[in-house]
Amino acid sequence: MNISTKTEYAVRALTELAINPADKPLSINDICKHQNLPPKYVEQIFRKLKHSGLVNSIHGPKGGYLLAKEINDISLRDIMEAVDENYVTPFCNGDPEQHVHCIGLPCGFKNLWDEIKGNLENYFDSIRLDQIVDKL
Amino acid sequence: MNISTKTEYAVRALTELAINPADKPLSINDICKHQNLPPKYVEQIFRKLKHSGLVNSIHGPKGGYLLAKEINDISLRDIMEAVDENYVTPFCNGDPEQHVHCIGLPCGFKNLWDEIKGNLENYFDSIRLDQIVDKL
DNA sequence: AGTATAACATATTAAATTAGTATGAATTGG
DNA sequence: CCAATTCATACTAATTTAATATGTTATACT
Repeated sequence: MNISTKTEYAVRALTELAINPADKPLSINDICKHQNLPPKYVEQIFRKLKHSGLVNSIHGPKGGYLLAKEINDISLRDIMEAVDENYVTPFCNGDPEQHVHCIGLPCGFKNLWDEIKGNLENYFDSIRLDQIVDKL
Repeated sequence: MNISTKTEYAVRALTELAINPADKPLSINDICKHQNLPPKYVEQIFRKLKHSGLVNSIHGPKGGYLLAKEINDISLRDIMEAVDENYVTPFCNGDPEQHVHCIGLPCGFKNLWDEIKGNLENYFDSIRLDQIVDKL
């Protein structure tokens, strides 16, 4: 039950974008120098963020990344989902092929894990990038 | 951000104890047959549960485990803490030795991760074994 | 046009964590 | 005494996560 370093890095990096003027893109290298992060790894993370529509990119020299949404419209959940695929997976999904322990399908714990999953999602959804920036 | 299978197994197993008459201990083998779990692994888990004071044990034949507390006094948090040591660890704990990315100490994200950690702990603390049993 | 910068993409390696097994000792009811 | 069971530790295997390596594509600037 830990937040991945991918998510940590994404949060740090997106915070940089959030603080930056909206018209001028920030490069991975600048972000990583500032936040002391491994650039090639952060590159991968940004590709995911882009595929999830959280950032836009600009190619070539003077290029880089920009937020694709308002900073109060990007949640920690969005980030985790973008970056950590299956970031919360309940054990029993009703398919006994995948969940060996429920002999009969679906097992009695399905509701519990589903409810937890839902609550965690809602919680992480309630944490927005603007709040994160404010707390710095 | 996933619940470990250790926690899943512990929940399944403790549920068995919760349902069982309080005077008659349940053995690992019986629990594991019933819940389709790997006994030797569950043994380890139970030792941790015992060290955390969630269950009592009785040696020898006809021995096994019993809940050491009321079923409304055992929370999912208790179980996770017992079984998954460091089940929620914030990145920055104020020590830059451990958290490489905060050059100055402690980094600006400490508050964020601490708050999240606290909220998750409270949430998992709010889920009690009796509720879990009721949902079966 | 050529070059440097930076995103894009994928494959690989390395490290860490997690899951599970193996082996055996200690305890106790029958 | 014997079998059942907890207790303890060491080891192995599998999976996941973190990070690196190598190279391609796009584009601003000279």
